[in-house]
Amino acid sequence: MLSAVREKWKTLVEEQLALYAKSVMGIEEPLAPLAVQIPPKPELGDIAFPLFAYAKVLRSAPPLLAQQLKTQIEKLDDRPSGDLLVAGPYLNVRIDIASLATSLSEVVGRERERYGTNATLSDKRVMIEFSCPNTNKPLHLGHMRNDSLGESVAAILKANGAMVRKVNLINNRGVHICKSMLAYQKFGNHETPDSTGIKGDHLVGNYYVKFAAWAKEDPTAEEQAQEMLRKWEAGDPETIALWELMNGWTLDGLAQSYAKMGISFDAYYYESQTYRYGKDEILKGLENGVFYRQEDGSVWVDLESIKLDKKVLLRKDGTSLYMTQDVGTAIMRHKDWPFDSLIYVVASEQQYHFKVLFHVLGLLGYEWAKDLHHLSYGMVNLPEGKMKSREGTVVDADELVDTLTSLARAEIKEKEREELVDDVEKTSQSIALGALNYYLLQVTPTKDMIFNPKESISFNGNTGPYLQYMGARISSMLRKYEAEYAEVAKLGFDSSLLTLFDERELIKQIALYPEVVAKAGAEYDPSLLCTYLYDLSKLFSRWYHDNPVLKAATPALVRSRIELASMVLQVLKNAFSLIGVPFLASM
RNA sequence: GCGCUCGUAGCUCAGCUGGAUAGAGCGCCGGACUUCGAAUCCGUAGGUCGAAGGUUCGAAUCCUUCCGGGCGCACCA
Repeated sequence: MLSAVREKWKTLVEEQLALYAKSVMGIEEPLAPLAVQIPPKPELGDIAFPLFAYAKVLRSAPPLLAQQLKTQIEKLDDRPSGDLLVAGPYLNVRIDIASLATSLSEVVGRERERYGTNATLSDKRVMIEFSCPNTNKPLHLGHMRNDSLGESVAAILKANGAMVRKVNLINNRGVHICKSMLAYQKFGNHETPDSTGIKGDHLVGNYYVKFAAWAKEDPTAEEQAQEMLRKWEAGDPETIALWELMNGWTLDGLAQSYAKMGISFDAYYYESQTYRYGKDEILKGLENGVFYRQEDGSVWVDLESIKLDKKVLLRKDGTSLYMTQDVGTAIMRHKDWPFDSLIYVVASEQQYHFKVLFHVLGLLGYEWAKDLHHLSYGMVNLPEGKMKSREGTVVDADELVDTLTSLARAEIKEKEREELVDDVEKTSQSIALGALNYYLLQVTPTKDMIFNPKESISFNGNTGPYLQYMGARISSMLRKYEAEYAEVAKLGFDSSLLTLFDERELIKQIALYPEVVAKAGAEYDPSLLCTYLYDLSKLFSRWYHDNPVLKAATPALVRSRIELASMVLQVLKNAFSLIGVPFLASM
C-alpha cells in the first residue's frame, strides 16, 4: 500500500530529475538511481529523496536542486496528490493521507484476514525442518526458540504465498538413548508415567540424569551403554522392547508439550528409520570420484575447494555418521515431496555441518543443493551465562509455560476479570504463549540472546501481552459500538476527518504492513514483525488514550475513528498469527 | 592456532543494508483513572555506537588492524 505511493513518487522525481539534467545541463546519460528514505521525523514529511548524489553531475548544491525540482514538479497538472517540501538537501513528500486512508479502508475491508499477504512465493514448495528433539529428555528453552522460529517462519512463508511443509526429525536412537534405558533397567523398578504421575518425557529424562550420576561412580557405565547400542542395532528383542516402551513415553510427553505450545508438523521422520540412509549415495560418489577411500577403508571428501579440511563420510566398518544420514534424509525428502527449497532451523553451532552437507549434496550432482538453507539461530543464554544441564540451570519448557500460565491466571484474578473472560484457563494459556513466543522472536534470529526469567514473566512494556491487550481493548470497544451505535454505523467512512498527527502515523503504519510481511519472508526474520507490531500498538495506545472514539464530537468522526481502530485490529490479528501470539477478544 | 559470529544507555534489544539531532522496553525519579479496559499513557535523567586507522560530501552501518565475548574445527548427534 505505502510502497505503491512511494514508487509513484519515486518514478516522478526520477523523471523530473532526468528532464532537468537534459534541459538544463544537456546530460542524456541515465543518472544514478534515486534513493528513497523515510524522514527521521514525521514533521519532515513521509517520503524522503536525498539529492547528494546529483550535486556533482548537475553542478548544483543539493538544497538548490531540491528547490528547483519542487518548483518543476508543482507545475505539472497530473501529479499525484500530496505536498512537496524542501528540507535542506532532501526533497520530501507529505503524502495525501486522506486518499491513502480511503483506499486502505477498501483494501483492508475487502481482504480482511488476507490483508498483508502476497503471492511472491506462489506455487513454491518450501519444506521447513525444525524442533528435532532427542527422545531422552523433555524440551527446554533452546528447543523453544527453535520451535517458535520454525512455526513463525512457516506461517510467514505461507503469507508470502508458499506451500509449506513442516517436518520434524525425531532423534530416537544412539548411545544417549541407551543411557536412559540402561539407568531405567538398573533403577527403574518398573515404574511408568501412569504409576508415578510423571509426564513421560520427564520420567525418561530423570533416568538420563540418573545415568550421569551413576557413570561417575561406575567407570563401566559408558561401556555398558555402548554395548546396549550394539544390541539395539543387532535387533535384540528385549532391548528393542524397552526402547519402544520408553520412546513411546517420551513421544507422548513431547506431543503434549507441542499441543500446549501450538506447534504442529505435517510429517515426522525418525532417525531410527533414516540412520542407515545415505550410505549408497556416498558409495555412488565414491564411484564418480568425488570422494575417496583411505587405506583403512573409510570414505572421505576433500573440502579444499570451499576452504575446509577433509571430512569422513563413512566409517571403515561401513557404518553411517551424522553427515551420511543427513545426506540420505535430504535426498529422501526431496523424493517424498519435491521442494523448491528446504530450510533447516538449527542452532548456529552447526553452521559447519550444514556448509559441508550442502556442498556434499552438490558434489553428488543434486542441483537442488543450492536450494537448501540453514536458518541458523543464536544460543539462548541466561543472565548468569550458559545453561548447563550438569548444574541444573536448564530451563524446562513445560515448567516455564506452566509458570507463565499461572502468573497470567493470577493477573486475571487480581484485576477481577474472571467473569469477563470467556475461559480463564484457556485465556491464561494464551497469554503465556503470547508472552513466550514474542519474547523469543523479538530478537534477530541469528543473534545470541539472553533469557531473563524475571523479564520474561513480565506482561508490561514491550511484550506479547501488551500487544494482546491492544487487541482486547479494540475488540471491547467494537462490541460496544455494534451494540449501541447502529445509527452511526450507517454512515460512510470519511477519511478527511482523520487529521490528527497520530492518525496520520497510524494510517501510514497500517499501510506499511504488507511490506513487513514481505521482508520478514525474504529474510526469514520474524523479529521484523515484532518490531512492527510494537510500533503499531504503541501508536494506537497513545492515540486511544488521548482521543475519544465512541464519544468523539460528531457521529461522522465516531464512524471514521472506528474505521481506523478496526483496521488496526485487523492488522493485529493478521500479524499475531504469524508470530504465535494468540489473539484474545478479551483478557 | 584456523574459521564463523557478535560488541549500541545500568540491563535486554531496535537502528529501514551509507544519510538529517543514534531510538525503544525494563530499571530509577516524577506525573495522569467521576470519561471508550491503568496489563495503559505522559515526562526527567542516562551514549567518546569496544579501540584506532582508512574509504566517502556523509560511517553505528563498508575495509584494515587490535581488544574482548560466543560457537565451531569428532570415524558424537
